Amino acid sequence: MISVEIGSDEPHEYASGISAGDVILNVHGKRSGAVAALVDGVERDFSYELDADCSVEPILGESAAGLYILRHSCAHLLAQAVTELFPDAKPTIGPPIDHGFYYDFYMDPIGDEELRMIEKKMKEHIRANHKIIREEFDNAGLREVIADNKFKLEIMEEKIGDEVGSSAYRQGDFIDMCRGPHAPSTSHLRFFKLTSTSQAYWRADSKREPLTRIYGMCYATKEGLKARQKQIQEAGKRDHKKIGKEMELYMIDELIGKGLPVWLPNGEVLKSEIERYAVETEAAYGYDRVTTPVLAKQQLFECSGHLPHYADSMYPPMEMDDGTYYLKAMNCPMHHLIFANKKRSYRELPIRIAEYGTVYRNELSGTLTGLLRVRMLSMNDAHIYCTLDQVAAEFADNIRMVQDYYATFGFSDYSFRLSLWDPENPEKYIDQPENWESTENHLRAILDDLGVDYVEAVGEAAFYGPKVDIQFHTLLGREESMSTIQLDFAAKERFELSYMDETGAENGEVFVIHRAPLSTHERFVAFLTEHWAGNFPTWLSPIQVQVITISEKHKAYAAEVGDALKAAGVRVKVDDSDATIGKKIRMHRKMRPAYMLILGEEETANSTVSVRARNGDQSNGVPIDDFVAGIFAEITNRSPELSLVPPQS
RNA sequence: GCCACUGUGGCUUAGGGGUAUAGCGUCGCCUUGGUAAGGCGAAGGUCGGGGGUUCAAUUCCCCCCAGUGGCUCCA
Repeated sequence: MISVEIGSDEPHEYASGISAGDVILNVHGKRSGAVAALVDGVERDFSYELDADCSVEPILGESAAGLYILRHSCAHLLAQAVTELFPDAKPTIGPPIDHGFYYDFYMDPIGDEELRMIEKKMKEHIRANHKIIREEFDNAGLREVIADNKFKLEIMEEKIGDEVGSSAYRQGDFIDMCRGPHAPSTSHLRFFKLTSTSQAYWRADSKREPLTRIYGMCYATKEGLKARQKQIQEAGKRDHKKIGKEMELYMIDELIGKGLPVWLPNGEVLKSEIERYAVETEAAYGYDRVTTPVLAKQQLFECSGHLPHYADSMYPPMEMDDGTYYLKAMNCPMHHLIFANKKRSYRELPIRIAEYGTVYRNELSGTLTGLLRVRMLSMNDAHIYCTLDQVAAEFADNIRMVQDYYATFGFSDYSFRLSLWDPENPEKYIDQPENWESTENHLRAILDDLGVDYVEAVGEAAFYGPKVDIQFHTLLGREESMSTIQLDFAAKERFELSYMDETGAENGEVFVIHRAPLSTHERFVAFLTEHWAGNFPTWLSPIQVQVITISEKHKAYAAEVGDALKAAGVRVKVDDSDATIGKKIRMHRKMRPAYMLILGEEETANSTVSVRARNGDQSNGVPIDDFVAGIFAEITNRSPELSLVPPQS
């Protein structure tokens, strides 16, 4: 007999050899929703045999661990269906991911029709309710099981001698090498849907075999699956591409080229308001503004190191009568030259050079999307030249700046990432291992001192140094870098940067910080649009006030109100057409003005306005002077909320 | 760049081998209207581009271009 602790109850006595699943069924009953067991803190299948005293907990399908297992099992189910329908297909890897799973197959690409066929086949296997059975193999035995799949063999060879490589799971006629654990049977996988296919490469290496990746989502309950589908649908409504078109923020014309957005008047308002805010902030932090050309000679980018390390991301060269030119993909080399333009004293440091420059990057055409990934980037860029001792204070200022910016824009869901080089891939970076190590440690210490939560990411550094990135999630859950603060230990040598130090000696220890706290205008506006669903704070709204007349009789008063607002610097439009008021409201909602002012008999007679806030809340009989003063304050304070109309309910 | 899907007036869209729907918007007339659809009428499309098959192509095939979702990459 063994003693099994389960939950807070008294330990239960069982015959040795009982399965973990039987214990859970015994205690929690059939409908517990458990998909696996936690035995002494280790995830196990239901079939796992208990042969000593231990503790057992159920892993519920709806828990994070349970969903992970269900999604993993669902990936196996997918592979079962695919190999049955396409006998030549070779499964490679199939992990669970957020909301679902994918599986990569070595097979011909498939389309929607095949996807539906596979889904149907999976449902058949769910109805058949195959047991998912764990089998143990030694390495030779396992090699036999996967003999006709070189991908699986490759994975296994890496794990020889490793115990985790020696199990496989069988369901019906299908068997797949896997560590597990898995759900006990296929009927647990009812709430799934195949969503899309894509091409991936074996080992994420484009020189190796192309694979067909099939994505699916999977949940423990119907409600979970439905909620996710609804979430995707809701996300679609906030999509900056959709809202950007509706609000006429930007356009992309194929005659100009993809990835090259044109800022329309309404988008330009957003862009210039953001820029004005940044100019104010940076002035307070001691930045000097400059403007540099959009192209420069090849030699400059060779000097900076961009050409060997960054050539793929730059537009191809232009041959001129006096040499070869490149469009700039970054501003830093030119800023370095500004620093080096005259002798610098330690008294001047830190020197902070800022520019709203436009840089051009040759992103792969297939990656371009809306404003999120473009080839023309309007950068809120700056470079700080300082001593090593000053680096910490400059980083701290920039992190604070980012936090202040985000608070004003209403962002709260972001995270810090310390991006490190990858010693296994040194050719991507400047080859100075000892500098990498010391600067990375320096940044780590700075972040720790600031008490900022962060994750570390190997292989995400710039080629010239480690960086702190601030990460966001897009509507569909993809992580993107927003802001970046980078430490550069290489520029000083490449550009012979130096200053006169306190001793009167020429000192070459100049550290450069590259920073873009507001990302690029393109990406920032995309996030801003999705975050607010186009309902921007008043100070950002392209149209802050829409004036609407009730009839032609109020035209003159409407013009007067419009003029008063314009005089206060408010972006206002007047609609005195002869459409009905309901129709005008409906039409103008599309442009999402912060406020609509309705003007009729009453207002004209009393010099008041009826204020309709964007959310429909209403305040009537407001004296025009009060409204102008109120909105002026709301705009100049960059208030994140519309505050001029008290909530109705 | 690679894979899949998509591409019909300014926008949203129906249709599908015999040159094409509807709504919104636009314009005109009527209406002078108090908070998400007042009425009538009109204009507007070589169905993304090019080639092919066919008596006939917007529809089928091929090649481009662009968009969407992924891969890769990245602000």
